[in-house]
Amino acid sequence: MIQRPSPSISTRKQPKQARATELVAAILQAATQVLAVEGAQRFTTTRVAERAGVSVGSLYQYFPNKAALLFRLQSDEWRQTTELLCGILENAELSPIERIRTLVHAFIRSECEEAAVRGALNDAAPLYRDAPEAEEARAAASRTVETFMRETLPDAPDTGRALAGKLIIKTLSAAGADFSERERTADEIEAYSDALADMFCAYLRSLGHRG
Amino acid sequence: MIQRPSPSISTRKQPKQARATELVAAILQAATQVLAVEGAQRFTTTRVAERAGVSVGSLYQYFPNKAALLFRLQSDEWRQTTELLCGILENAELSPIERIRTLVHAFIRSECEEAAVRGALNDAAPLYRDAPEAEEARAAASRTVETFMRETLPDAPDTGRALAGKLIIKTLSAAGADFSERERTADEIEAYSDALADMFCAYLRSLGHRG
DNA sequence: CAAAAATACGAATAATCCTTCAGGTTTCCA
DNA sequence: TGGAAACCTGAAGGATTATTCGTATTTTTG
Repeated sequence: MIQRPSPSISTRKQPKQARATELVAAILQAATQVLAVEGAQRFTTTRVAERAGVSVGSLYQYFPNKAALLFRLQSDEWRQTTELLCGILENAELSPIERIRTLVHAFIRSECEEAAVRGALNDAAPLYRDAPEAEEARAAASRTVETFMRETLPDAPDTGRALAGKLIIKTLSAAGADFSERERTADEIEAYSDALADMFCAYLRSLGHRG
Repeated sequence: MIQRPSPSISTRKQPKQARATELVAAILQAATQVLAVEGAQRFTTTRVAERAGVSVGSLYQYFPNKAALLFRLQSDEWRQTTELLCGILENAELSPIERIRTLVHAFIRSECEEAAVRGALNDAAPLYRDAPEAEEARAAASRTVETFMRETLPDAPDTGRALAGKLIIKTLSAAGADFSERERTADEIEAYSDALADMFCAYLRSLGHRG
């Protein structure tokens, strides 16, 4: 991949009045809708502003550019998903294997519930992916999984464990992306989640035997 | 995802003179270069024509639109990859497990060799993904894997086997896409391929035990 | 309340890009 | 060799978009 200059994405200004806070909220909501309804291709600052009932100028007062707005959406979704997954991974009442199953199902289901937005956000990824702020978010997710992996595979060597963790994250998020590309039936979702969980469990077990 | 009208992508005209055949070849080569060097965002019919040393009009004589050109590139890569993988899956000298290992390594390595093009092609996927012609290509890949799966897991139930096959394909291609997003060291590639193969093998074994 | 600060507005700007088409050039074939 | 078919050209049309900035409005503050 080419290294094009990564867009600066830090928020231009923080709202200081209540009115501005609401405006930002309206923009974010509108942005989500435009993404879901019109797709990444037709995601336009003008369209977002129009849908939010504000002027483009206002949008640019709080987001330095289009990429920043997209990144913000992605960022919020990440935060939300991370919370969901952390809750499951840290649930001591379930065995590690049960936690994995629960996690896979929860994740895939959540991706599918907002398939349209997620799909469009993935399509738009090239616009914000290279932002320096994105790297940080990825690292956070990594740490949670590593903690879980240490607990699940206490005897495995560190490097192998880390690799397995990355593999599982990547596979899972890829499956999520794939699932948000088109609509699926509930049965499809269940069956696929089960298979995915089966695969992860078999893999983890095989690592446990060796470690 | 929204259903936007899918672009018509069938080739506008077949070259009938040698000169035209060369022109198409030049365009395809130039397109690959533009994709690799400039990225999906700056992939432009004008730029491709310029790089090919042809006029835009000529490009439009053989490709009805930009999407068709992109789809052609993707299509060619699919064909090429499918051939590679079929050769491995049908190699009777290796055990199924060995074939899976070989396949994973070969696939990931091939994806990484042209990471720039593949990455850009993935970024541009929204432009050609919904074309009716794309569906057909996906189906072909599916069949090969199903044949292999039947051989590997003769006793497993049909539905479970089919699902497992899809899961493996999807996981593999997602890993490939992920790997073409940025440059990797040879060690990274090897380690990741090994882990991926480990996971697939553990999964297949677990299916075998039950079936 | 009046000045200052914060917000909001939206027409205009400056690019960029896909695609077409009228007219010229080359190749083929009878 | 002459006409027809295939091919090539590239300027121009038509559309879309990200972003700015001068101006107007609202809120805060002293």
